[in-house]
Amino acid sequence: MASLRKTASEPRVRLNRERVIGAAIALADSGGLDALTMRRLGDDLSVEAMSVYNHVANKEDLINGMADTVFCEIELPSHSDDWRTAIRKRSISFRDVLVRHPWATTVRDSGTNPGAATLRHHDRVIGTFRNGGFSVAAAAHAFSAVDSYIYGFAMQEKSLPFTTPEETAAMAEILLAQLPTSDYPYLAELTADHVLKPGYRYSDEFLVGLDLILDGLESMRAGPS
Amino acid sequence: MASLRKTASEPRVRLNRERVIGAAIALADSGGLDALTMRRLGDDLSVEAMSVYNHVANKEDLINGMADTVFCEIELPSHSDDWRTAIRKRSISFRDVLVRHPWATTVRDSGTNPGAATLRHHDRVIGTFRNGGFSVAAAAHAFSAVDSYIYGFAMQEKSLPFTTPEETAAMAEILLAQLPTSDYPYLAELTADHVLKPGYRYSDEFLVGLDLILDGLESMRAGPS
DNA sequence: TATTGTTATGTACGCTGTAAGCTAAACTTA
DNA sequence: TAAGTTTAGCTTACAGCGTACATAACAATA
Repeated sequence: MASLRKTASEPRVRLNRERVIGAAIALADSGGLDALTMRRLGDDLSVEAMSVYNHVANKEDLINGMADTVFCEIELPSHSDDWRTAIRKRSISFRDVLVRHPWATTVRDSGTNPGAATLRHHDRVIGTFRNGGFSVAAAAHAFSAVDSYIYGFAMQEKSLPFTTPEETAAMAEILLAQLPTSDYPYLAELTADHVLKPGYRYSDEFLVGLDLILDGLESMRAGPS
Repeated sequence: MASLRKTASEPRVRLNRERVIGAAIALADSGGLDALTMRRLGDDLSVEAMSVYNHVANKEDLINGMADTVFCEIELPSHSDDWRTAIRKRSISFRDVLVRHPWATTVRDSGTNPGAATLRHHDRVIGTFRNGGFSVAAAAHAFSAVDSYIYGFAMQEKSLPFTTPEETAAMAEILLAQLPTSDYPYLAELTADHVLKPGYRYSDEFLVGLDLILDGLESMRAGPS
């Protein structure tokens, strides 16, 4: 089979882990994790699939690398903000990153073998709580509650088949028409009186829930652990 | 190739959608979604892989069916309890189900084509909030916040490589030994002073975060929408 | 220029989901 | 019971998957 390079004169641009992971992220961003196959990744890099294995142990290692790289995009909590502002900003940034890279919601590298970026990020978040006056136990509670919420919200958001208010309205109309309204009265009510209101966007729910949790954490911080 | 049945005398036990989905759930429970292949599923049902397609449109349809079946296991909010008790019970039941079927955390059928069980469940949850005095908008907020938290918590929990306090302690010791403590002081502190405390279980965090959210929802219900 | 180690290629294997056509079982009606 | 019709299960086949392994092409050093 002919080489993928057109002529011998243009020199082969060498691969490296960074380029491989970058291309893999781009591929997963545009077509989901299913679109990420070693052969397609090779194509995008103008290289045979097997060449990728010189820079990545296997597909799992590749995906872990992708996750760690994406974690770098999350804004670290600022030292100069108070804990609530800092955590709020980084939570919004976290969700933004998960919206940009929806595949990342289902990938958890932190559990088994977290990368350096993941560790650093976690350390800074916990540190923000501690410096904000949280006890060690309260910081653990806070960390768990906030991150669970963010992950879960991003997952729900990803699974929705619409994004813009127009799409949402169209989908809601269809749903409402199909739905046996008498069987699901509350679902019907919520769809008609809330979702179909002009300008409704599910993504707006994010801040409502986040602020609710932050309020609760402030009480926990002030009160007994 | 010989028939999978031993003799012609024992009549063929007929397949149906329910049996197919049941076997698929058992397979995914024990080995994760990766273990669920059509051939293995056929083996478990003493049938060729292709026979399954007489009861299921394709693998996606199968997985949606599995998700809807699993949703039935979640305890519906009781009509006799006050909203908070009812939602708290069903949230705990929801998480229990996700622990029993970890693969279900990453499967979202509700978004694109929810099954009947899923719809009924959602309707009852929203109805519980409405009857508890929540406005339509507040019920939407509450539903989103609670379910995001449950999904996210279950996902984090699933990705942890340990379950029992003993395993946790062992993992934490290893982590702490490997970790450059000076680079991650807060992570080290949390591990040493919290995770390594006897009897620590990450799963205990679930109720802390859940009650924090329910407290916040109670304020929202009482206050302005 | 010769040597040595690294990186890309090519081929191959055992998996996967599932389309197509066939056979045999089960139900329907006479 | 017999004949006709519908359905469920079997078999074969195919394209695409991750990746092991051997080889060829390159880059860096002596």
